[in-house]
Amino acid sequence: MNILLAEDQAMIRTALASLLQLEADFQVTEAADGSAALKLLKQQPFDLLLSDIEMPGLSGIELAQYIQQQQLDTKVVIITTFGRAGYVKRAMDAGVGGFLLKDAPVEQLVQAIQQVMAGKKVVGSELLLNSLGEQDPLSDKERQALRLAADGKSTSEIAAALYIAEGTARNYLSEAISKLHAANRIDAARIARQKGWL
Amino acid sequence: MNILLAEDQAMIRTALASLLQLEADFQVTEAADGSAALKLLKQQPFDLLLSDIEMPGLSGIELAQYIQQQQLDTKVVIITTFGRAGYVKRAMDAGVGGFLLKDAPVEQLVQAIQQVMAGKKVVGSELLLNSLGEQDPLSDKERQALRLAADGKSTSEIAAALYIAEGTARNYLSEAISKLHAANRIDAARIARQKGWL
DNA sequence: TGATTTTAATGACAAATGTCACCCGCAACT
DNA sequence: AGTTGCGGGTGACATTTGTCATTAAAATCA
Repeated sequence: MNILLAEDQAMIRTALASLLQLEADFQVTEAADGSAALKLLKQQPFDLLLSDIEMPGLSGIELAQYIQQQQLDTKVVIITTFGRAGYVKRAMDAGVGGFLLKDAPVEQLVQAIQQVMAGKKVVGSELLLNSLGEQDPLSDKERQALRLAADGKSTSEIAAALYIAEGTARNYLSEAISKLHAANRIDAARIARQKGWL
Repeated sequence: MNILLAEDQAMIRTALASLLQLEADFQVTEAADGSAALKLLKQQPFDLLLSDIEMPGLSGIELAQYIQQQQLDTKVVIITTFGRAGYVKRAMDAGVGGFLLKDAPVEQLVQAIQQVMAGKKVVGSELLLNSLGEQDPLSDKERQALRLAADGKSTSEIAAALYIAEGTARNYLSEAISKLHAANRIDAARIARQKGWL
């Protein structure tokens, strides 16, 4: 089976690649970032894309979206460090077949790959619990404002960046704080980030 | 050679472990977090500890400090995702022999291990550039206050946590902000974190 | 079209935050 | 003893931030 492995950290990429080659009859091609993976996807067909989410250039989710749009016959499995609930939902919307934490043992990864190839959806159990329940309550503007605030920008800078009045910016932040049951903008940013909403 | 591998992400740990077993005549023992590694260190001697920095429980640097204090005959190599300058310095102070990014290829890791075993110090070149230059200007109290502030705690909560008056807590933050040329506490936390001083 | 949401703004007020001058206690040096 | 310097701490003040009620324009829809 023909696998494309996209992961930016070289040490992890090569380690995973050689392990997969051994464990089963996988043929693994490596890509060091999202753009490289995209180029390879355009050049030749793969049975499966195994990708990290956080990568310079294109993210794993964007790759999945490309595959979905082009209606390629390539399954997608995402592996990532953090089980942000928001990620899982966005990934599923992009037609991803599997979503695992790097916390999971390698055998589980191999199993997941086989199940996804068989047409099933596989999501790490730790994530399922997490992804159900709440969903992102933030509006787009609120999210943008919060993102800037988390970078240490002052209210006036945020207002300038978003082309809105200072009072309005404060309103957005206030809304976000209240929606997230946070104590202040920093707390709100922390919570949103932890849920994968930033 | 007898290696203890401490890394919390199971997928990466097993992948690295099996790869190292293959690549050279290494005997690898795995530890899933800092405490497990510590327990193993107490039970039996190892030639080398290969450890991540960020781990639940004890960090890789704390493990290195333990080894230094107990004067164990165990070399230490740290691998980590982020090349925060502050980490490198603290690691070196803890007697760490090697410091590599997970970005580095596996061959470099094997090389580094061999060189460290031969008594040399190895630091990834990307990190060297970074670690020179500025050094941490924060006092211990300032760092603690900033860490809490970055978690969204209010001044009064920080004061309570550190057993100091509210005004004093504000002073520490103010000092930190000024030392880091930041605009506010969030900005200061961001800068400090990026430099590895948090 | 008129009715109703959305989105952006304003003003006013309380609370939190940032700044700064200043005060101790204590060690070090003369 | 004097004084110098320093880390740790205060208190007062100006500014920023968070909340809320209210308004105005725009977009959406029956």
